[in-house]
Amino acid sequence: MSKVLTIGRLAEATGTSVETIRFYEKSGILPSPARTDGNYRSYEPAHLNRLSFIRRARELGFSLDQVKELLRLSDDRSQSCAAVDDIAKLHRTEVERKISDLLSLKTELDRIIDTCRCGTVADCRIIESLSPADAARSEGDVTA
Amino acid sequence: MSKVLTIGRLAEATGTSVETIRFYEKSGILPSPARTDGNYRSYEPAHLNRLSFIRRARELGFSLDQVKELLRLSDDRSQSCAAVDDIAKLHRTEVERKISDLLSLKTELDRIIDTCRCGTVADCRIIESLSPADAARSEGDVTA
DNA sequence: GTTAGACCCCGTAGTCACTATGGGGTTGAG
DNA sequence: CTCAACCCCATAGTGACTACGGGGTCTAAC
Repeated sequence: MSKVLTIGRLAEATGTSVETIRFYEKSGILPSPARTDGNYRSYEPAHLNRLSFIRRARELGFSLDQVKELLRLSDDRSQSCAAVDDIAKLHRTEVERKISDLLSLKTELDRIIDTCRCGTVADCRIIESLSPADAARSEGDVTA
Repeated sequence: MSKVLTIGRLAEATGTSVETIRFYEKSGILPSPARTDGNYRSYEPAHLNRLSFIRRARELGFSLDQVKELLRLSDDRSQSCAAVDDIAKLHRTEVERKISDLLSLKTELDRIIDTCRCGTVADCRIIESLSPADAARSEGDVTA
């Protein structure tokens, strides 16, 4: 019968903070548990499973809305999992786009960092790379 | 004499929204411009340069605090640009970490998506990958 | 002269997924 | 009985904007 958990134990078991668990409850993604006489939350194993699912999906970068939808779909186990597949693939596409954005970003950072001789700011290639190409110095430089 | 810009023209010239420009002003990163009789903001070329700098740095993923610091450093053009270099390199390190995180993420997403035969949710490998390994189904599954 | 539309003003609230703060109540060990 | 460790709740803060609502101004046509 000692299967019920306090919020602190649930937090520890799932690597979640207590505040985050309360936040999930308020967000409607984790159901409100029963309360003890002292008004403490009292969690069942089902809560542990659900919270583990949420944390795992969050680790994989799914948004809370996506997690909600995944949970809703997983509740009806007879349904086709095509919708699940759609969410996962959409997320993968987003991840791929982010990777490619960050890779070009890194290329550019490499470029501006490597060309800098690290003299004075006046000659700094990094600052130069950030400054507008046609900045009319006579009109005032980047300093407004 | 027609070098002063309304906020709308400045927005257009820099690919920034009007709201964002006002937000930058309130954040103290873009100086408050003079006002016209009708209380409209009236921007000089120096503002255009500074805003271009900010947008370019933001495109490269620097935080607004980092941009503030870069601007402060770029104001004293006789200083060593070592501090600029530090900010840029720190940022590059963060970008590299993000890329590597996202790459492992993608590997895992590929794995769970590819193994899914897309039958019913009960057999869905994606849902399974998200569910706790030792979930006792008899205790209630992921549904709380 | 006035009216329509485009532009501008300001303050506030909303986004996402938490995190932090503050002020209190409960529980269990010594 | 007291003390620490735990729990409760509500509210505000994070970053970098974006959206909204309710108003004022400017310009050009009628």
